[in-house]
Amino acid sequence: MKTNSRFAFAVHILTMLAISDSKRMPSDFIAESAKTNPVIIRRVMLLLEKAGLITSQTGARGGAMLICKPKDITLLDVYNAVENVSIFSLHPNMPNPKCPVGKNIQNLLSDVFIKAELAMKEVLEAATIEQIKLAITKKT
Amino acid sequence: MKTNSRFAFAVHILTMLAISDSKRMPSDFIAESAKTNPVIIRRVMLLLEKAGLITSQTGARGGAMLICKPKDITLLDVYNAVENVSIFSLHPNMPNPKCPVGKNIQNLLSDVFIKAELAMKEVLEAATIEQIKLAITKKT
DNA sequence: ATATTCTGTAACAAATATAGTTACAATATT
DNA sequence: AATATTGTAACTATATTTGTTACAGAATAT
Repeated sequence: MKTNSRFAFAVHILTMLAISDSKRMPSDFIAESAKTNPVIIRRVMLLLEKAGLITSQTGARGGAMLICKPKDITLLDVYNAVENVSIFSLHPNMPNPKCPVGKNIQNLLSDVFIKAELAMKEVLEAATIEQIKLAITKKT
Repeated sequence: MKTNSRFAFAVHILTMLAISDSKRMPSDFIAESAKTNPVIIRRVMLLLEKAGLITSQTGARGGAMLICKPKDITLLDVYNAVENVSIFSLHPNMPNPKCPVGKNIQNLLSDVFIKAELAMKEVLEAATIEQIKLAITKKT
């Protein structure tokens, strides 16, 4: 499985915006903290904007800002904003329906996949951007 | 995220071997059921062999066979056999330690990642190859 | 013995995903 | 008018996945 860093980037962005509060923050600044290219940050910001989590503005003193309160943003919201495929995959080609296993395996697998992914998402749902923000600001 | 089908293939293979019981089954036969190339099946079989789940034999009347009983093989065993990376990724580059967020975010993310992945694995651990085998054989 | 049936493995191709880079038009503020 | 910033396109490099062909070596069958 080749995973990506979008979720980590997204949480990073939202945490910085939560700390910045009502002051807009540009992608360059976040990119320096996340040690990546500003365009990468902007691409993730677009997904967060689509999901209704942030708003961006072009021009001087522009940048991104949270729309909702940090305590109302769960990590599941963030995950759903940046990831839209299941963590499990079925067969690339439909198995042979003439074989009893081939005929039934995908339904049986899907049952387990859905339950397992749900369990994972429940953990993400229990964590919020506020919690992460507080864990950081309380340290300093 | 680019997922793979190895886990689905692995469960498919083990289920067929569970049904075949003590009779060895060649990769060609399984490949026909899974609608893929025999080499793909053999590659997954190698992983299952390394994990101590099956044994293979070359030559005529060769093929693969289960080592343990289907009820002793959990889907977590299978998952661990074919997948060895986390479903989540941290930043590609270490974030800036001069930024409070950059300094702490990876530890905080890791905590959540570990818990979420564990929850998913607990679901996999509750399912066995025997259950899947029975769900199929009882149908026919 | 010889032929047959398998695995194990290498080498390669094609498709897709990811992260990163440069560049620039459009937009908003100073 | 100058400056800062997003949105977006085009491109590169790298890695992963699946699939393919090919073949040596091993085990069985005849």
